Amino acid sequence: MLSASNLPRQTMSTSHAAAAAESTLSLGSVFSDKPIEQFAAGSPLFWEGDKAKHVFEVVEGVLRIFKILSDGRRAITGFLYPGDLVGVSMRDLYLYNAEAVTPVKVRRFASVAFQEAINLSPELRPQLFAKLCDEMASAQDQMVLLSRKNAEERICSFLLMLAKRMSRDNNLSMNIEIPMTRLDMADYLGLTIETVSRTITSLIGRGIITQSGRHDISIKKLDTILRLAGHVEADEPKSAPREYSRQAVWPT
Amino acid sequence: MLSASNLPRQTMSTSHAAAAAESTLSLGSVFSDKPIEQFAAGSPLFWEGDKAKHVFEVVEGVLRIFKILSDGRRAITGFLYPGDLVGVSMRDLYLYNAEAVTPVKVRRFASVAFQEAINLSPELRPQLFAKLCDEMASAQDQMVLLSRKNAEERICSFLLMLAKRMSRDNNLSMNIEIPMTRLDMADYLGLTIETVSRTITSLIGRGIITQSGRHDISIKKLDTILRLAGHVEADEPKSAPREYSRQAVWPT
DNA sequence: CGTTAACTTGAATTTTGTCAATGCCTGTGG
DNA sequence: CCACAGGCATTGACAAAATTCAAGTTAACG
Repeated sequence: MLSASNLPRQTMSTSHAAAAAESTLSLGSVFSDKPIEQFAAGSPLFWEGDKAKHVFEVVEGVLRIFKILSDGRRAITGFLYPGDLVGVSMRDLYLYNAEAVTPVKVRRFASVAFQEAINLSPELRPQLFAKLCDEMASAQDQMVLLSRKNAEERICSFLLMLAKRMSRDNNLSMNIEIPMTRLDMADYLGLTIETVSRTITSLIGRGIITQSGRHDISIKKLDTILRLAGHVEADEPKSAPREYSRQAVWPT
Repeated sequence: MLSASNLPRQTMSTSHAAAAAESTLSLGSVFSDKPIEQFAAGSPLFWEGDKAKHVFEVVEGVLRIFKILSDGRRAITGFLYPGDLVGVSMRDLYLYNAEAVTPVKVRRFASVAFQEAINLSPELRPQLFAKLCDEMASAQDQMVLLSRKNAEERICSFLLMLAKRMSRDNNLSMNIEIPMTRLDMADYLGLTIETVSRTITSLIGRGIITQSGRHDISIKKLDTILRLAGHVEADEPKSAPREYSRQAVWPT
């Protein structure tokens, strides 16, 4: 599993001492002595069902991980950026496909050796654990998106996600580079390319975003995007919430 | 995060020695000296945004974890069964709500102490790690369901999931007890109660399942359910799969 | 045994998907 | 460096699936 990613991506520390060093050991440094491998855009790193022999660290570019239903429908479950790990799990086989979206550079590490390195380092362990938890958190957000948001809300949420990844620190970038195609976006957002296209056109028409080339979008009305993304509530709902049951009783 | 669950649920070992014991130490045994607490159906264990002070182990009953959008829409991201853990994460606050679906018995453990216990035990660590990975795997399956399956496929997949949980070992039970309401199912499957109801009615009408009370369903045509659940492909697709691009080139 | 929440069913509406045609980038090769 | 082809994206008209709104019906619980 693991294809951890998301918010707090630590900067890749350049390899100082050998693996034994215990000081500023970061997850990325486990890979630092491995050679860089390149994958062309569109090429697979591995397929679902392959023996899970390796863990990869993304150094440059973007990956997609996805599953295919028996009739060919594809669901992309995540996009991976530099600093993310691919293929971490305790299973014998990979549970999903991994492909390069753009030209990609990765480092490769044998799964068993990786497990050992993690297990032996009381410094690395919590880092990996935290990554897993972050990944789980964003998987849940994605489930919320897929189960309850409409097309426009999905697109806005997606743009915000990309905007977050664009900039270091925590403030969003207003200029978004979209490395993937409309088909990738559709298969990630549970829509069709046509709906993705129409929705983006509509956002442009209302002056909420502008476009300069298919893969470059600028946010013009951030507040509107934020609202349309339908962020999960902090405290009190705007409209009266649905009622769920009145049986709620305190624990004994 | 963590609300690990799913397939390989280990049997709860009765507490033998104190926490230091290194023999058949299972994750559950960490909690075994804590008192049992009860929650009535519908009552909350905690809310999103609460200080994440505790980790819970489900001993009996079923929980739902969910998020609420600002306008009141609810998305249930998981149901938790005995043996599952709730509230494991590295965050300061809970990221979701947890409520009892049925009357529930749990044990409670302070988050910090739990982290320590895990960190100190080279036996527990991989167990927790494996749970997290399993949870991630089923989160991905749920994303596939929500992004690409139609109502009927979602219901059949859901029934199969329940059937798996019903029986020990790995063979499905043909008699399914559905502890949650149609509304819970709808909010978990990204549908409305009406669609859930109609779909179940349709399955009954075709003799694929039968019903004896709203919360008890029997599978009559397992093969049909399996097919309708649209299980992810093993090898070759039935119909010609969509083409994705022809650029695919092997890595350098 | 009655009340009321939970569920089912039907009809109308909305959203998104499908099919089809056209337009526009982008990257390749001249 | 430019032209051109093919892939990718947009747009439109129509269809299908699911949602919404509105009654009814059933069954769970006190």
